[in-house]
Amino acid sequence: MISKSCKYAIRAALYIASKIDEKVKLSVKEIAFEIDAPEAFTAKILQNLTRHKIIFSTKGPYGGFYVEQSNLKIPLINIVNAIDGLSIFEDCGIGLQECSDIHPCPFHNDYKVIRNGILSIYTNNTIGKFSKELMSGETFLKSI
Amino acid sequence: MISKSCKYAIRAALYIASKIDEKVKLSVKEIAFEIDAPEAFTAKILQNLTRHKIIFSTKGPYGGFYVEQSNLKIPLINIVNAIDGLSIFEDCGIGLQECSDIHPCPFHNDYKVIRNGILSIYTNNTIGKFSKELMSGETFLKSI
DNA sequence: TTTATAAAGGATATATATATCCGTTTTGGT
DNA sequence: ACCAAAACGGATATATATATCCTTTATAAA
Ligand code: FES
Ligand code: FES
Repeated sequence: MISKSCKYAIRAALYIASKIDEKVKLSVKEIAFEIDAPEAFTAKILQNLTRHKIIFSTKGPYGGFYVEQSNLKIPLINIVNAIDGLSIFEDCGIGLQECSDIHPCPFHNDYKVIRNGILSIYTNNTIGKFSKELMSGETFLKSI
Repeated sequence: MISKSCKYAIRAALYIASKIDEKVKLSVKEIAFEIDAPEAFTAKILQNLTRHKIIFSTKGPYGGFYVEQSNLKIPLINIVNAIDGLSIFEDCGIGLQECSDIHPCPFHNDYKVIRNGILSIYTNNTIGKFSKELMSGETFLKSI
Protein backbone atom coordinates (compact mmCIF):
# COMPACT_ATOMS: atom_id res chain seq x y z
CA MET A 1 0.00 0.00 0.00
CA ILE A 2 2.29 2.79 1.16
CA SER A 3 5.88 2.91 -0.09
CA LYS A 4 9.00 2.11 1.87
CA SER A 5 9.88 5.81 1.67
CA CYS A 6 6.59 6.67 3.30
CA LYS A 7 7.26 4.23 6.11
CA TYR A 8 10.63 5.84 6.72
CA ALA A 9 8.91 9.22 6.70
CA ILE A 10 6.39 8.19 9.32
CA ARG A 11 9.04 6.64 11.52
CA ALA A 12 11.23 9.72 11.19
CA ALA A 13 8.47 12.19 11.96
CA LEU A 14 7.34 10.18 14.97
CA TYR A 15 10.87 9.92 16.27
CA ILE A 16 11.48 13.64 15.99
CA ALA A 17 8.15 14.37 17.62
CA SER A 18 8.92 12.00 20.46
CA LYS A 19 11.92 14.18 21.35
CA ILE A 20 9.99 17.43 21.48
CA ASP A 21 10.52 17.81 25.22
CA GLU A 22 14.31 17.64 24.97
CA LYS A 23 14.29 20.97 23.13
CA VAL A 24 17.23 19.95 21.01
CA LYS A 25 17.50 19.66 17.25
CA LEU A 26 18.24 16.25 15.84
CA SER A 27 20.72 15.41 13.08
CA VAL A 28 20.00 13.20 10.08
CA LYS A 29 22.58 10.84 11.46
CA GLU A 30 20.81 10.34 14.76
CA ILE A 31 17.37 10.08 13.20
CA ALA A 32 18.48 7.54 10.61
CA PHE A 33 20.11 5.45 13.30
CA GLU A 34 17.11 5.55 15.61
CA ILE A 35 14.64 4.51 12.94
CA ASP A 36 16.99 1.98 11.36
CA ALA A 37 17.04 3.61 7.93
CA PRO A 38 19.82 4.52 5.47
CA GLU A 39 21.26 7.90 6.29
CA ALA A 40 21.44 9.61 2.89
CA PHE A 41 17.99 8.41 1.96
CA THR A 42 16.59 9.56 5.26
CA ALA A 43 18.06 12.98 4.53
CA LYS A 44 16.02 13.21 1.33
CA ILE A 45 12.87 12.22 3.11
CA LEU A 46 13.44 14.72 5.89
CA GLN A 47 13.91 17.45 3.29
CA ASN A 48 10.58 16.48 1.83
CA LEU A 49 8.85 16.55 5.20
CA THR A 50 10.40 19.93 5.89
CA ARG A 51 9.15 21.35 2.59
CA HIS A 52 5.68 20.13 3.51
CA LYS A 53 6.03 21.75 6.96
CA ILE A 54 5.43 18.48 8.74
CA ILE A 55 8.68 19.07 10.57
CA PHE A 56 11.05 22.03 10.83
CA SER A 57 14.77 22.30 10.25
CA THR A 58 17.61 24.74 10.62
CA LYS A 59 21.02 24.58 9.00
CA GLY A 60 24.40 25.14 10.55
CA PRO A 61 25.92 24.30 13.91
CA TYR A 62 23.37 23.22 16.49
CA GLY A 63 20.95 22.91 13.62
CA GLY A 64 18.85 19.90 12.75
CA PHE A 65 15.28 18.73 12.68
CA TYR A 66 12.58 19.39 15.25
CA VAL A 67 8.85 19.88 15.72
CA GLU A 68 6.74 22.50 17.48
CA GLN A 69 3.63 21.78 19.56
CA SER A 70 1.47 22.67 16.56
CA ASN A 71 2.99 19.84 14.52
CA LEU A 72 1.72 17.32 17.01
CA LYS A 73 -1.82 17.97 15.83
CA ILE A 74 -1.00 16.87 12.30
CA PRO A 75 -2.70 13.61 11.31
CA LEU A 76 -0.51 10.94 9.76
CA ILE A 77 -2.44 11.12 6.52
CA ASN A 78 -0.58 14.37 5.87
CA ILE A 79 2.68 12.46 5.79
CA VAL A 80 1.26 9.87 3.43
CA ASN A 81 0.01 12.67 1.24
CA ALA A 82 3.41 14.36 1.22
CA ILE A 83 5.29 11.23 0.19
CA ASP A 84 2.95 8.97 -1.79
CA GLY A 85 -0.06 11.15 -2.47
CA LEU A 86 -3.63 10.18 -1.68
CA SER A 87 -4.51 8.39 -4.89
CA ILE A 88 -3.57 5.08 -3.27
CA PHE A 89 -6.87 5.34 -1.42
CA GLU A 90 -8.77 5.35 -4.66
CA ASP A 91 -7.02 2.46 -6.38
CA CYS A 92 -8.71 -0.80 -7.29
CA GLY A 93 -7.60 -3.79 -5.25
CA ILE A 94 -6.74 -5.85 -8.33
CA GLY A 95 -5.48 -3.04 -10.51
CA LEU A 96 -8.41 -1.97 -12.68
CA GLN A 97 -7.81 1.50 -14.05
CA GLU A 98 -10.82 2.84 -12.17
CA CYS A 99 -12.31 1.69 -8.91
CA SER A 100 -16.02 2.20 -9.43
CA ASP A 101 -19.25 1.34 -7.65
CA ILE A 102 -21.10 0.91 -10.89
CA HIS A 103 -18.41 -1.08 -12.69
CA PRO A 104 -16.82 -2.97 -9.81
CA CYS A 105 -14.24 -5.74 -9.78
CA PRO A 106 -14.99 -8.86 -7.73
CA PHE A 107 -13.07 -7.47 -4.75
CA HIS A 108 -14.70 -4.08 -4.77
CA ASN A 109 -17.10 -4.28 -1.84
CA ASP A 110 -14.71 -6.04 0.50
CA TYR A 111 -11.76 -4.01 -0.62
CA LYS A 112 -13.46 -0.68 -0.13
CA VAL A 113 -14.05 -1.50 3.51
CA ILE A 114 -10.41 -2.37 4.04
CA ARG A 115 -9.15 0.62 2.11
CA ASN A 116 -11.30 2.97 4.14
CA GLY A 117 -10.10 1.27 7.28
CA ILE A 118 -6.51 2.02 6.36
CA LEU A 119 -7.43 5.58 5.51
CA SER A 120 -9.05 5.91 8.93
CA ILE A 121 -5.92 4.80 10.72
CA TYR A 122 -3.95 7.58 9.05
CA THR A 123 -6.70 10.14 9.43
CA ASN A 124 -7.66 9.46 13.03
CA ASN A 125 -4.16 9.34 14.49
CA THR A 126 -1.92 12.34 14.91
CA ILE A 127 1.82 12.65 15.16
CA GLY A 128 1.29 13.75 18.76
CA LYS A 129 -0.76 10.73 19.76
CA PHE A 130 1.70 8.20 18.42
CA SER A 131 4.79 10.08 19.60
CA LYS A 132 3.34 10.13 23.11
CA GLU A 133 3.08 6.34 23.02
CA LEU A 134 6.69 6.21 21.97
CA MET A 135 7.75 8.47 24.82
CA SER A 136 6.03 6.25 27.34
CA GLY A 137 7.75 3.16 25.96
CA GLU A 138 4.53 1.46 24.93
CA THR A 139 5.60 1.31 21.31
CA PHE A 140 8.81 1.33 19.28
CA LEU A 141 10.30 2.50 16.00
CA LYS A 142 12.80 -0.23 15.38
CA SER A 143 13.09 -3.90 16.08
CA ILE A 144 15.26 -5.29 18.85
CA MET B 1 0.31 -4.77 -0.40
CA ILE B 2 0.19 -7.28 -3.24
CA SER B 3 2.30 -6.68 -6.35
CA LYS B 4 1.08 -5.66 -9.77
CA SER B 5 2.06 -9.13 -11.00
CA CYS B 6 -0.18 -10.66 -8.40
CA LYS B 7 -3.08 -8.49 -9.50
CA TYR B 8 -2.56 -9.61 -13.10
CA ALA B 9 -2.46 -13.20 -11.85
CA ILE B 10 -5.75 -12.89 -10.02
CA ARG B 11 -7.45 -11.22 -12.97
CA ALA B 12 -6.10 -13.86 -15.34
CA ALA B 13 -7.14 -16.79 -13.18
CA LEU B 14 -10.61 -15.36 -12.68
CA TYR B 15 -11.02 -14.70 -16.39
CA ILE B 16 -10.02 -18.22 -17.33
CA ALA B 17 -12.31 -19.66 -14.67
CA SER B 18 -15.20 -17.53 -15.88
CA LYS B 19 -14.95 -19.30 -19.25
CA ILE B 20 -15.06 -22.81 -17.84
CA ASP B 21 -18.44 -23.54 -19.39
CA GLU B 22 -17.29 -22.77 -22.92
CA LYS B 23 -15.01 -25.81 -22.80
CA VAL B 24 -12.42 -24.08 -24.91
CA LYS B 25 -8.81 -23.35 -24.13
CA LEU B 26 -7.79 -19.71 -24.04
CA SER B 27 -4.67 -18.20 -25.56
CA VAL B 28 -2.31 -15.77 -23.82
CA LYS B 29 -3.35 -13.21 -26.37
CA GLU B 30 -7.03 -13.39 -25.51
CA ILE B 31 -6.44 -13.49 -21.78
CA ALA B 32 -4.06 -10.53 -21.84
CA PHE B 33 -6.55 -8.53 -23.87
CA GLU B 34 -9.49 -9.36 -21.63
CA ILE B 35 -7.71 -8.42 -18.43
CA ASP B 36 -6.00 -5.39 -19.95
CA ALA B 37 -2.46 -6.57 -19.27
CA PRO B 38 0.73 -6.75 -21.37
CA GLU B 39 0.81 -9.96 -23.37
CA ALA B 40 4.37 -11.20 -22.84
CA PHE B 41 4.21 -10.45 -19.16
CA THR B 42 0.87 -12.17 -18.83
CA ALA B 43 2.46 -15.22 -20.46
CA LYS B 44 5.05 -15.39 -17.69
CA ILE B 45 2.42 -15.12 -15.02
CA LEU B 46 0.27 -17.81 -16.61
CA GLN B 47 3.29 -20.11 -16.69
CA ASN B 48 3.73 -19.50 -13.00
CA LEU B 49 0.08 -20.24 -12.24
CA THR B 50 0.33 -23.39 -14.30
CA ARG B 51 3.39 -24.58 -12.40
CA HIS B 52 1.46 -24.04 -9.19
CA LYS B 53 -1.50 -25.98 -10.62
CA ILE B 54 -3.86 -23.09 -10.15
CA ILE B 55 -4.71 -23.36 -13.83
CA PHE B 56 -3.88 -25.92 -16.52
CA SER B 57 -2.38 -25.54 -19.95
CA THR B 58 -1.66 -27.54 -23.07
CA LYS B 59 0.70 -26.68 -25.88
CA GLY B 60 0.15 -26.87 -29.59
CA PRO B 61 -2.84 -26.24 -31.83
CA TYR B 62 -6.12 -25.88 -29.96
CA GLY B 63 -4.01 -25.61 -26.85
CA GLY B 64 -4.15 -22.86 -24.26
CA PHE B 65 -5.13 -22.25 -20.67
CA TYR B 66 -8.15 -23.62 -18.86
CA VAL B 67 -9.46 -24.74 -15.48
CA GLU B 68 -11.28 -27.82 -14.25
CA GLN B 69 -14.14 -27.85 -11.74
CA SER B 70 -11.68 -28.71 -8.98
CA ASN B 71 -9.77 -25.46 -9.56
CA LEU B 72 -12.87 -23.47 -8.70
CA LYS B 73 -12.52 -24.51 -5.08
CA ILE B 74 -9.09 -22.90 -4.79
CA PRO B 75 -9.10 -19.84 -2.52
CA LEU B 76 -7.47 -16.70 -3.85
CA ILE B 77 -4.84 -16.81 -1.16
CA ASN B 78 -3.24 -19.63 -3.15
CA ILE B 79 -2.65 -17.23 -6.02
CA VAL B 80 -1.15 -14.63 -3.70
CA ASN B 81 1.07 -17.32 -2.26
CA ALA B 82 2.18 -18.46 -5.70
CA ILE B 83 3.16 -14.96 -6.85
CA ASP B 84 4.11 -12.86 -3.82
CA GLY B 85 4.34 -15.39 -1.00
CA LEU B 86 2.55 -15.10 2.30
CA SER B 87 5.14 -13.09 4.23
CA ILE B 88 3.30 -9.89 3.30
CA PHE B 89 0.75 -10.87 5.91
CA GLU B 90 3.37 -10.81 8.62
CA ASP B 91 5.00 -7.50 7.76
CA CYS B 92 4.94 -4.45 10.01
CA GLY B 93 2.80 -1.58 8.74
CA ILE B 94 5.63 0.93 9.00
CA GLY B 95 8.46 -1.37 8.06
CA LEU B 96 9.98 -2.60 11.30
CA GLN B 97 11.98 -5.75 10.71
CA GLU B 98 9.63 -7.74 12.93
CA CYS B 99 5.96 -7.25 13.60
CA SER B 100 5.62 -8.27 17.21
CA ASP B 101 2.95 -8.13 19.90
CA ILE B 102 5.53 -7.62 22.61
CA HIS B 103 7.61 -5.02 20.76
CA PRO B 104 4.96 -3.27 18.67
CA CYS B 105 5.15 -0.17 16.52
CA PRO B 106 2.52 2.55 17.05
CA PHE B 107 0.37 1.13 14.27
CA HIS B 108 0.52 -2.45 15.42
CA ASN B 109 -2.92 -2.98 16.95
CA ASP B 110 -4.84 -1.17 14.25
CA TYR B 111 -2.70 -2.57 11.48
CA LYS B 112 -3.07 -6.17 12.59
CA VAL B 113 -6.83 -5.88 12.26
CA ILE B 114 -6.55 -4.54 8.75
CA ARG B 115 -3.93 -7.03 7.69
CA ASN B 116 -6.04 -9.92 8.94
CA GLY B 117 -9.01 -8.43 7.13
CA ILE B 118 -7.12 -8.50 3.86
CA LEU B 119 -5.98 -12.03 4.54
CA SER B 120 -9.60 -13.02 5.14
CA ILE B 121 -10.70 -11.66 1.80
CA TYR B 122 -8.18 -13.86 0.02
CA THR B 123 -8.84 -16.85 2.24
CA ASN B 124 -12.63 -16.76 2.26
CA ASN B 125 -13.17 -16.26 -1.45
CA THR B 126 -12.54 -18.92 -4.06
CA ILE B 127 -11.80 -18.66 -7.75
CA GLY B 128 -15.19 -20.23 -8.35
CA LYS B 129 -17.12 -17.72 -6.30
CA PHE B 130 -15.62 -14.69 -7.98
CA SER B 131 -15.69 -16.20 -11.47
CA LYS B 132 -19.39 -16.88 -11.04
CA GLU B 133 -19.96 -13.19 -10.33
CA LEU B 134 -18.05 -12.39 -13.49
CA MET B 135 -20.19 -14.76 -15.54
CA SER B 136 -23.35 -13.15 -14.29
CA GLY B 137 -22.09 -9.70 -15.20
CA GLU B 138 -22.18 -8.39 -11.64
CA THR B 139 -18.46 -7.67 -11.67
CA PHE B 140 -15.71 -6.94 -14.20
CA LEU B 141 -12.02 -7.48 -14.86
CA LYS B 142 -11.23 -4.33 -16.77
CA SER B 143 -12.38 -0.78 -16.79
CA ILE B 144 -14.66 0.61 -19.46
C1' DT C 1 5.58 -37.56 -41.31
C1' DT C 2 5.18 -32.92 -42.03
C1' DT C 3 3.42 -28.54 -40.73
C1' DA C 4 1.33 -25.09 -38.05
C1' DT C 5 0.15 -23.63 -33.51
C1' DA C 6 0.67 -22.38 -28.89
C1' DA C 7 2.90 -22.64 -24.38
C1' DA C 8 7.61 -22.97 -21.91
C1' DG C 9 11.74 -21.03 -20.73
C1' DG C 10 15.96 -18.38 -20.95
C1' DA C 11 17.99 -14.02 -21.90
C1' DT C 12 17.55 -9.32 -22.09
C1' DA C 13 15.48 -4.64 -21.72
C1' DT C 14 13.00 -0.90 -19.43
C1' DA C 15 10.89 1.52 -15.67
C1' DT C 16 10.51 2.66 -11.01
C1' DA C 17 11.88 2.82 -6.35
C1' DT C 18 15.49 2.99 -3.35
C1' DA C 19 19.96 4.65 -2.10
C1' DT C 20 24.37 7.24 -2.42
C1' DC C 21 27.56 11.10 -3.45
C1' DC C 22 29.16 15.60 -3.46
C1' DG C 23 29.25 20.49 -4.05
C1' DT C 24 26.35 24.56 -2.19
C1' DT C 25 24.10 27.26 1.18
C1' DT C 26 22.97 28.67 5.71
C1' DT C 27 24.14 29.50 10.34
C1' DG C 28 26.31 29.69 14.98
C1' DG C 29 30.58 30.13 17.42
C1' DT C 30 35.17 31.91 17.72
C1' DA D 1 35.94 37.83 9.20
C1' DC D 2 36.66 33.12 9.44
C1' DC D 3 35.69 28.37 10.34
C1' DA D 4 33.06 24.36 11.15
C1' DA D 5 28.64 22.15 11.33
C1' DA D 6 24.58 20.73 9.28
C1' DA D 7 20.76 20.81 5.99
C1' DC D 8 19.83 21.47 0.90
C1' DG D 9 19.72 20.13 -3.84
C1' DG D 10 21.27 18.19 -8.02
C1' DA D 11 23.39 14.31 -10.16
C1' DT D 12 24.25 9.67 -10.13
C1' DA D 13 24.15 4.74 -8.79
C1' DT D 14 21.96 0.42 -7.46
C1' DA D 15 18.21 -2.76 -6.76
C1' DT D 16 13.86 -4.47 -7.80
C1' DA D 17 9.79 -4.97 -10.39
C1' DT D 18 7.86 -4.94 -14.69
C1' DA D 19 8.02 -5.98 -19.53
C1' DT D 20 9.81 -7.81 -23.99
C1' DC D 21 12.15 -10.95 -27.24
C1' DC D 22 13.46 -15.11 -29.15
C1' DT D 23 14.44 -19.97 -29.28
C1' DT D 24 12.80 -24.53 -27.84
C1' DT D 25 9.35 -27.98 -26.92
C1' DA D 26 4.91 -30.19 -27.17
C1' DT D 27 0.75 -31.22 -29.67
C1' DA D 28 -2.99 -31.70 -32.95
C1' DA D 29 -4.40 -32.00 -37.64
C1' DA D 30 -3.65 -32.87 -42.46
S1 FES E 1 -13.15 -1.77 -8.71
FE1 FES E 1 -11.67 -3.07 -7.81
S2 FES E 1 -11.72 -2.36 -5.77
FE2 FES E 1 -13.17 -1.06 -6.66
S1 FES F 1 5.00 -4.01 14.74
FE1 FES F 1 4.31 -2.62 13.23
S2 FES F 1 2.46 -3.55 12.64
FE2 FES F 1 3.16 -4.96 14.13
